Amino acid sequence: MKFGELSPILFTQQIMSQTKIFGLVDCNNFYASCERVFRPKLRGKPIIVLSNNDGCVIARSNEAKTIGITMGQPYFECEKLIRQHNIAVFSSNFSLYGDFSNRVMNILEEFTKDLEIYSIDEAFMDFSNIPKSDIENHAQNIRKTIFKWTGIPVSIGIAPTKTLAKLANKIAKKNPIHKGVFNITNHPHTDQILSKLEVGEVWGIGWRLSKFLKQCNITTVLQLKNAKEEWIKKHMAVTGLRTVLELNGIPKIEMEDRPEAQKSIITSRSFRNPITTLPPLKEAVATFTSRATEKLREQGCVASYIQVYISTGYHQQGAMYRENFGKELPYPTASTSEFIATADECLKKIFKYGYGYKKAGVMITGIVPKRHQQLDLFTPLPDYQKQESLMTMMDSLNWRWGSDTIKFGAAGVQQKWHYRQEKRSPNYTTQWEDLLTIKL
DNA sequence: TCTGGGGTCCTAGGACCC
DNA sequence: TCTGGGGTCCTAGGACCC
Repeated sequence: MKFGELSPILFTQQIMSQTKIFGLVDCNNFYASCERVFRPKLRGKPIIVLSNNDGCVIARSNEAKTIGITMGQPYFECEKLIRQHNIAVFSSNFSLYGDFSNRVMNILEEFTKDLEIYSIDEAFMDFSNIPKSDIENHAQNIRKTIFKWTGIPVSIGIAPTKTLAKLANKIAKKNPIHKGVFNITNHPHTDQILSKLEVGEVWGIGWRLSKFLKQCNITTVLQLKNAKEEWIKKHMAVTGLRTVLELNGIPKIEMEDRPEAQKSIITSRSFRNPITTLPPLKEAVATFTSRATEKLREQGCVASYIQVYISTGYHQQGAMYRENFGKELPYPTASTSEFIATADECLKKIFKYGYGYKKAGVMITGIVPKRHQQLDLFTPLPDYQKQESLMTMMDSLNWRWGSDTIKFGAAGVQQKWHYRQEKRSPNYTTQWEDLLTIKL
């Protein structure tokens, strides 16, 4: 036996001990399900949730999907269907969804510490230490617990790689026969299953790659799985290769710890009506900057770069204009006023008269934990301390009495550009005044 | 004066995700 | 009339250096 080679038995043992099993827990129609928890009358009824501005559909209950409402469909386009089928419509209420998300994730943490929260409604779990014969029961137990304690239905996909676990989850959701759990590990008909799924269903294959692959006669997941490594490397680069290996059961994407800090913070909005002058746009940018710096402080971080962008609408008549401009701050900070001043300079660089702006936003980068903050030798320290205590006070007042209790004058008072949310549900779980009253 | 290749770092933009 | 918002990662290409 050559050095570095393993005997068949040793090799098998090594594989056995290394075999990973991932579980992907995904909430079903999450936003719609949250809205339904406090409205038992809506059980079995079609529900949709709208984006900010009540612009388009971002979540649908199964019933709404059956009726034919599509993801991302503009609201005005489906108003007729909504009336015909008496669909319940909600503006998005992210504090409600965020709170439900926390509750679900906390329950999952009771089952394992090896948890990766992937998005507001999804988490990967490491099932490697669960005896193989028990895995499906274990998953069913998780499902039942979450539903009992929160009222949110979830589906669980189980597989030796994350990419396959995502697919297994889709299968679990699609067919009620699986009762919300599908295990693709050592499944006797894996290839047959993969041959029935479209290539675009795969995690990491978006519309662009999907279109390209179809042109190359790769239309099913199975065909992608069996594609030649050289070809994939050439046309889909390293990320594509990783995906294909994962489809073959070789784990290339590991569980990740929660990142210490985000790398960027974005706050942006579309406007209900186009903005044509500078003052309201300045207000909007100042408001976005306030929110972004608030998030920055929540994470205990400071940052040194801000970028502002403005854009006309995609769907409107007339000339298009999109531009962004960024600027480095003299030193990393989390001070709202300093960021607002810098954002204002950036906005002035790119603003042009003669356009109707439909969207604006700010992005903060160069984020580091506050303890790593390097102060400039020439920055007067007292100023800095004053800023910091002002920010702390502002955050605590806004937290105690509701956001925007105190804000910067630059953010404006009337905020005519502010977005529409006509059908928002109460904050049942995060605002005292919205608590549900029970009549006996 | 012109000519050269190779390396790193940074940024903008594309593609993807939910 | 009315078409979301918030992220990450990768790559190509330019600037710069030796």
